[in-house]
Amino acid sequence: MTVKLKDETSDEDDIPLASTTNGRKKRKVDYSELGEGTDNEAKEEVDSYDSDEKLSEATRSGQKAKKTKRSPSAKKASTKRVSKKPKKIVKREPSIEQQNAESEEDSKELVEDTDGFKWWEKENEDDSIKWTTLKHNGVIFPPPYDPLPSHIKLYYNGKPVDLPPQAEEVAGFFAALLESDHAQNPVFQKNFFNDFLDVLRESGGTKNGVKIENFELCDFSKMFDYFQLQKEQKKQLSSQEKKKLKLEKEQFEEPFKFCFLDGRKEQVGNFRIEPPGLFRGRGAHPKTGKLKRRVYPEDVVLNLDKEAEVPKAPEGHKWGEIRHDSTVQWLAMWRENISNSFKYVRFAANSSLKGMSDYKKFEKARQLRGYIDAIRADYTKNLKSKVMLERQIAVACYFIDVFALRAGGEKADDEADTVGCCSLRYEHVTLKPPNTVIFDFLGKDSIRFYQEVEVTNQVFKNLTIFKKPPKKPGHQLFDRLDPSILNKHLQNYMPGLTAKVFRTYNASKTMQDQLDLIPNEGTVAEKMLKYNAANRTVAILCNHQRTVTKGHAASVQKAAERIEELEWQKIRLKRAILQLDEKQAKKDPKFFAEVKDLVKEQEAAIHKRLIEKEREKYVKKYTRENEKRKFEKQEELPESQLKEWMTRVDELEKQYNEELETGKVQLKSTSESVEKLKTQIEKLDQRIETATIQLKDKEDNSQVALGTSKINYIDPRLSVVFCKKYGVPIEKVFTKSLRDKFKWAIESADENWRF
DNA sequence: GTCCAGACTTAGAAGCATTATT
DNA sequence: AATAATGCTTCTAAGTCTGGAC
Repeated sequence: MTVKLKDETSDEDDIPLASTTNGRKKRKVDYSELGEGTDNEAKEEVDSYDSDEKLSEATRSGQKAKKTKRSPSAKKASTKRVSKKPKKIVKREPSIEQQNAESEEDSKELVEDTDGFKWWEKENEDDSIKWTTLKHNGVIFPPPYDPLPSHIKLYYNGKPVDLPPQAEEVAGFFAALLESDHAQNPVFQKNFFNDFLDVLRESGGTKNGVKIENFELCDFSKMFDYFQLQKEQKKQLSSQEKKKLKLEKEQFEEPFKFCFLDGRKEQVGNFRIEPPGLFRGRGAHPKTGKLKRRVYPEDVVLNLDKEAEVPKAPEGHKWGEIRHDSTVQWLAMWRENISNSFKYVRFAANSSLKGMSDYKKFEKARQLRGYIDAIRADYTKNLKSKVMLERQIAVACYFIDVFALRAGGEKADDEADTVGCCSLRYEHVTLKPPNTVIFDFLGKDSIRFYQEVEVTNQVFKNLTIFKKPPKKPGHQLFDRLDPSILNKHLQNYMPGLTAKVFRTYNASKTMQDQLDLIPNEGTVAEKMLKYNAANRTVAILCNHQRTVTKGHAASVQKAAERIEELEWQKIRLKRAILQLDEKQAKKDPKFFAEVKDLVKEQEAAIHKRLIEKEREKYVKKYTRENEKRKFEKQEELPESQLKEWMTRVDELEKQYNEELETGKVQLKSTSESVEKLKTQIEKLDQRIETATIQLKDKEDNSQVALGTSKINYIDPRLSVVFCKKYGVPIEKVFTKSLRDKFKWAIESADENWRF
């Protein structure tokens, strides 16, 4: 209590600002890169800011000493673990199986046998060695460039350009994207054009002397049209031809789709080398539009076991390197030219290795249950720490835990400017007293994170301090922090704990809580609706968004109109009841209340819409029928037919107009009893309800992507339990590929399993 | 400690297949 | 049967995190 009081009063003035060499260095870099103000000014501010940090220095060195002590023992432990490896049960078991299997050698039986391999029923702690044998057939390369027919060309300033094939290919990459947003993006255009000119120069320039200098004068439309035509032609093929092509493709790909891991047949994920193209960076990526160059076998490293037969490189080529590294789970790798990083060919999501790490991920998150209370208590306490670094860690932990922020590593200038927790800047967090915080920043994939939230008073106070002048836009909010500092801190609580585990933990925990709220009643469809709502809560927590599909607004409107029409129908039927028996109104005034709610103008609008739809329907029917007849060389429908149909609609219109004027409903004679009308109304009510729910669902889902959390964050066993307990077929929650990926969960979780 | 290569998970877009609608 | 809408898969970009070199 006393501590609290003391702390609260002295808060802003005497928190010693812990400084680390890291922090200082980083901040200098940050400040000097600021656009606003002169660099000198900024540096001075830092220095003055840092200068009153005396107390903290001591604290830090104490911490430092502790940490350096820890590390050797950690190293020892890890070496020990490696030497223990051969003892591990899991690694040995499969090799026995494998020997048996290999003696039989008849591979078909082997495949079926190993398909049933249940790794999740075995013990396995050590996973630094991923396999003992690994055999595969290499990778598929994209087909070589096939030049365009000679009459399809790029036009420059109205003139056809004769491009060497290498340059034509690059121009074609752009042409193919002509109607996408990328082609409108100036950065994309510029990067593409530079690389295109490079390739053009390297390949000897245009062959007919046209000098290409200005992007604006390039006309890619003929190339674009040609690609469209090709697509069209592909579509036009008969279904037989399509089937044949598909079969041929599958047969060709078959050997690459699978590999043998410890003698078991496993699926490969991305066995195709990425084709060349234009780099499609997300958001404001400085490199978007650059040419992603073609990958050749010489660029590719294959990874297999020492005895494995090395797959043949494509004709006239050699592999870049053959490696035998059993500590990794990739089959092939190459270096990509956009950011000079690696690309890997890996196992498919349904493979045992991927499954195992997935399982471990969720188990680690479950383990966090045992620590979370202590961690929360601790960061709540540390919000008042005397040491700046500790306060920052506390607030960061709070953000990560409560708002599910990502760790937020530093990014280079040649990447899109996106942030996570540690990389948040001054301008990303707006403070609104007394305790509202507005987050507004671009996160992973340049997806906007916008949230107006209330935080505890102490968090608010701290944020005010973190934003105190001389800090200004462009400066780091957590200037002492980066993910590695944060993660090291977290590892003090629980081995292996890192920032991302909180996302998994909170996602799965949220799902469990939401599922617990669902009553076990109603139809499967109703239960699924609730399951999806639970899923949606998680997706919102993780800020998983998708771009609204282009037809969305229209389809929502259509659905809404549909509902409106059903409502109108209902009211009409109610009127009809009253026409038959006026006394009904007194018997059940509530039931008939809505009859008066329908305004005339509204009704007229509905009439108009229905009539229009009806007309359109007949016109379409007429034209379609005639097209068909033309094609079959039959006599076309006379125009009088259309006229006749239109007269029918005219009559309907007249009827509606009369109804509107007189207020008297004209119904078919078949439904002329109160009872019959009432059942019809009931049915309509049903339809209206389902349509309304569906519409709401559609709207709620329009910007939220449910898939990402289902695939990566929600422990699949939760869904399995839901299905088992509620009698929902698993197919309803998991697609085929997810059922394969989560086979371990489906087979291991029983009704009572809890996250 | 700091830096960064390397390896792995997570992410939305795009493409393709299937189902619903007319 | 054609078309539109939706669902599912594939693709590859963009993160996180580890560990080794200095």
